[in-house]
Amino acid sequence: MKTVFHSPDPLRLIPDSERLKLLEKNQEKEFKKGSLIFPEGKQANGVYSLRTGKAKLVTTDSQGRVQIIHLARPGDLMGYRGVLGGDSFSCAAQAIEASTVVFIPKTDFLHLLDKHPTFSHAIIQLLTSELRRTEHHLAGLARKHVKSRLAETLLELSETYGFEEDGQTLAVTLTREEFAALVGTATETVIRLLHDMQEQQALKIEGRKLCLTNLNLLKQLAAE
Amino acid sequence: MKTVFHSPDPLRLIPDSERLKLLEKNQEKEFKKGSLIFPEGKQANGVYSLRTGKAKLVTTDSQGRVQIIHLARPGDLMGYRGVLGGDSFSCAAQAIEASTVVFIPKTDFLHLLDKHPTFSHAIIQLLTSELRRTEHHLAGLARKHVKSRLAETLLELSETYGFEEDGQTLAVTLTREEFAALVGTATETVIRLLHDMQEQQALKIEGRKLCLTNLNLLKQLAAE
DNA sequence: CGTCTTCTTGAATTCCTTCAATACATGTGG
DNA sequence: CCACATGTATTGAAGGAATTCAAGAAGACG
Repeated sequence: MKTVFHSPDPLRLIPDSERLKLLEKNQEKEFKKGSLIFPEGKQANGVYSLRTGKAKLVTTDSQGRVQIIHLARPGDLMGYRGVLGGDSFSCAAQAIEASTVVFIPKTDFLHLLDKHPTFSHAIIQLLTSELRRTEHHLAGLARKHVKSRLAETLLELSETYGFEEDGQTLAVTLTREEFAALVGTATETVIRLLHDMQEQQALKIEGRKLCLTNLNLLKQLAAE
Repeated sequence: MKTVFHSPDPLRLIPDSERLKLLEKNQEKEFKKGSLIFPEGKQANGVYSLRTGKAKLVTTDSQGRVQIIHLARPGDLMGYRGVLGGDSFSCAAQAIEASTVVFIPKTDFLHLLDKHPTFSHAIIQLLTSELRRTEHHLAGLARKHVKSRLAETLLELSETYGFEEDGQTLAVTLTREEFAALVGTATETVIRLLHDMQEQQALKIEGRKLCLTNLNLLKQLAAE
C-alpha cells in the first residue's frame, strides 16, 4: 500500500487567462536561503505560491522548540490555513534554498474559490491529502522509535524532492538540526542514528549530502 | 490565545428540504458501545454523520499499536478523507458509547459538494480546522513530555464533550488504554501520571470518571 | 457469583536527552 | 584569496523519562 501525499499545483486548475493575470499582477518575489517568507502569527492577508526552490513551514513553541510541519516544493500553496481557518498564520515559512514566491491576496484567493469549482475541488483535495499526511505523521510520532521516524523522513524527502542525477543522493540538503525539527528529536540523536544507518549500509553520509543506497533497508527500518 | 478546533455540523448548511430527504432516505443506524462503525482499509462508499453518541477514529499499525486520531461528537462527519482523498478509509470508526449514525453515499456527498457552495465551504472549513488541530497535536507530540500531553488531552476532552452537571466531571469516560492511544504512550504511564496529577490536586480520580478540579493547573501542566 | 476486562504497582531496562567539549565547515570581510 | 568568526557537526558521559514485563487487585458485566 503506497500512500501518495502530494497534490498538483492548484493554480494550474484555473483558466490560463486568469492565472496569467494573477501571476502578472502579483509578481514573483525572491527569497535567499534561510530568509523568512512569512512569520508565524502574522495576520494572513493572502496565500503564497512557491514557484521555484524549497521552503519549510515551522512552528516554534513558547520554550523555543522548533517543529517543521511541512516541506514545500514548487507548486505548493503556503499559508492557506491562515486564510481559510483563522486570520493569522499558524506557522512561519522559511526558504531552505533560494526560492521565488508569488503572493496571492486573500480576496483574489477567496474569489478563485468561489468562481472556480475545479479550483475549490483542488483545494479540498489538497487539504485532504495534507490531513492524511499529517495524521500519518502523528501516528508514527506517537508510536515509533526515532530511528524509524528518521528512516521514514528520509524516504519522504526522496518522494518530495527526488534525487540528484545519480539516483541516490537526496536532492535536498538539510542541516542535522532541521532533521531533528522534522523528526521531533535532538540534533545529537539525528547524528548518532544517521551514523548507525550508515554502519548498517542503509545510506552513505557525505557531509550534508545523503546517499540512500539501500531503499529497501530504509523501508524496513521505517516500518519497525 | 485560544484555539477553536470544532466546526459546526456541515449538514446544517444545506437547505432543509434536501437535508430531510437525505436523512430520510438514509435512515439512522444504531451502534452499541464498542461496536465498529466502519473498519480501516475498507472501500469508502460514503461518509458517516454521527447524530448522537460518541465515537473514536483509530488507526492500527502493522505491529498492532493503536492510535486514536480523532474523537467525534454529534454533527461530526466521519470518513470524508476516504471519500475525498483515496478510495479507502485511512482509519476505523468505533462507538465509544451507544451512538446513532447516518450513512451518506459517496454520490450524494459529492453531489452536495458540487451543488451547494455553502456546503463545500463548510467542508473546506472543516478540513482546515482539522488540519490545524492535527498539526497542533503533531507539534505537541514531538516536543512535549507525556504529562503535558495528557493534561492537554484532558482539556481538549472537556472542550469536545463538556462536563457533567457538576461542571467538573468529564462527560466522556475513556479507559486508561484509550487515553494511552490518544496521548501516544503506554497504559501504565497514563495511570501513573493521572495519579501524579491527583497528588498535585489538578484532578480527582473516581474510577473512570475524572473530575478536573483545577483547570488552571492543568493548563499550566499542558504548557510545560 | 464467577469470569473477564481493566487497573494498579514495582522493578529492570531501554531509549533518548542534555550538557560539555572539540572538530569541522562555511561564509564573510579585509 | 586568506583568516577569522560563526554556525554546524561530532563524540562522550551522565541522567532522566518512559517502556516493558510481570503479577496481583479491583471493577464491570453477564
